[in-house]
Amino acid sequence: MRELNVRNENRVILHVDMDAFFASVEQQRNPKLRGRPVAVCGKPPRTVVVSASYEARSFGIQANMSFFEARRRCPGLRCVEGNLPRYTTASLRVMCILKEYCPHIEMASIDEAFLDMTHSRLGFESHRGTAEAIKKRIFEELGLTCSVGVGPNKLIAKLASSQGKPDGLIVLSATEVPHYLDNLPIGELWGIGPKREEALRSLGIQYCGDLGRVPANLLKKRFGFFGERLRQMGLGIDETPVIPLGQEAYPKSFGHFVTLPEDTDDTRVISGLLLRLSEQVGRRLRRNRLRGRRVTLTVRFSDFSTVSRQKTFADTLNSGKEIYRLALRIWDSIGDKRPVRLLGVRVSNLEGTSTQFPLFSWPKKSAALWEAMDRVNDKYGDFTLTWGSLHVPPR
DNA sequence: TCTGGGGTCCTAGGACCC
DNA sequence: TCTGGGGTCCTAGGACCC
Repeated sequence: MRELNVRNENRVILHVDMDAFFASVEQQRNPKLRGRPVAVCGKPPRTVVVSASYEARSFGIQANMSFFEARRRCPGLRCVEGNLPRYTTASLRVMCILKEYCPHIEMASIDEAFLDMTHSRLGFESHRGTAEAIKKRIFEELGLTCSVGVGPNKLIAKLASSQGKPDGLIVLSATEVPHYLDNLPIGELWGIGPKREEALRSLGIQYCGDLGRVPANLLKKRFGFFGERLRQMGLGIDETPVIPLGQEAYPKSFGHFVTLPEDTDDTRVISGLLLRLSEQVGRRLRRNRLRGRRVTLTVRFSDFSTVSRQKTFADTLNSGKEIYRLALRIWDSIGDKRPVRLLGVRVSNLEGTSTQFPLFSWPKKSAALWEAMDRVNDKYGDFTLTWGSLHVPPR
C-alpha cells in the first residue's frame, strides 16, 4: 500500500481540454464568426446548444440549453449546425500534436486528452514548459486555444484544466491538492450532476474537502458504490491509469436516435424511422465486425416522458432488417399510441470473433468521434478515417 | 415553438437454477 | 402449516458525461 501511494504521488498527468471546441472550430473556419456569440446546435428548431463560444457564454448561453432559450437570451446569436466530420478532423490533428510530446496518451473525448508524463524525466514544475509548448503548437497550427491542467493524477489534472479555462494553464503539486480541494465546490467533480449535488448539499456538504471528512458509511449509505468514490475524490485520490490509444475497451453498444420535426402517431412514419435507425445501427455493427443479442427501443412522447423496452435474444444479429423486425415487435408491445417525439434503437450485448478483432483498433471514449468517423467513411469510403491516422506524423 | 444524440455505469426487483 | 439462499441473467429506469 505504501509502495502504491509513493508510486502514485510521483505520477505526472497532463489534461488538455480544448476551449469551446466545436464553436471555436467554426469561428476559426469562418472569420465572420470571430468575436461574435456563436452556438453550435443540431438541426433547428428542435435542438439544443452543443457548444457555445465564450462571447455567447457572456449572455448566459451554455451547453444543453434549448435553441429557443439561447435565441431569447441573445437575439444576435449566430447558430451553426454542427458538422462532426469537421470537428473530428480538428480533433485528430490535435491528438497528433499531443502524441509528439507524449506517446502515453488517452483520448478522453473528442476534445480532451490525458498525457502520462511520469516517465519523461522532467521535474514536476518543468512540465509547465511542456504544457506551454503544447498550447503554443495547437494555437499556431489550428488557431485554437486549449486549457491544460497538470497534477499527480487524472482527477486533479482535469480539475486544474477546467479551473484555468479558457486558455489557461494550472499546475498543482500533490502538496497543494488538499488546500485546493477545500475551496472547490462539489459540483466541479466528475460524476456530480445536479441531483447528486443537491443530495450532497442536503447533507451539509458544499466543498470537495468536506467529502474527505464526513464518515465513509454516510456517503456509502446515501450513494452506494459511488459513495466510496466520492470520498476518494474528496481526498484527491485517483489511481485510474491513463489508457493509451489502441488499448481502450471495446464498445458495448451502438445506438441511433432521432427527434422528429413534429410529433406523430402515424405508424407508417414511425415504422419508416425505425427501419432507418435499424439500418444505421446494423451498418455500424457490420463495419465493426460485431453482432448483438439485445435490442433496446426508446420512445419519447410529446410530454417528454420516455420509455425504453429491451429484448434479449438467443441468436446474435447485425442486419438492419433483423434489427428492424425486432424493434417493430417491441414497438407493438409498448402499445402506447400517443404522439411520439423521439425514437431510438440500440443494440448491445455485442459479440465478435477472435479472428476478426485484431483487424481493428478500437477508439472507445468518444461516441461523437465514432459517429463522425462513420459519417466520413460513409461518404468517402471505409477506412478513410481510422486510428491509423494518428500514427501518421502531421504536416 | 421549450428540452439533441452518442454513450457508460449503477440499482433494484424478478425469474430461475441448484 | 407460512419464510432458504446464493449466483446469474434479464429488465426498466436514473444519473451522468461529452
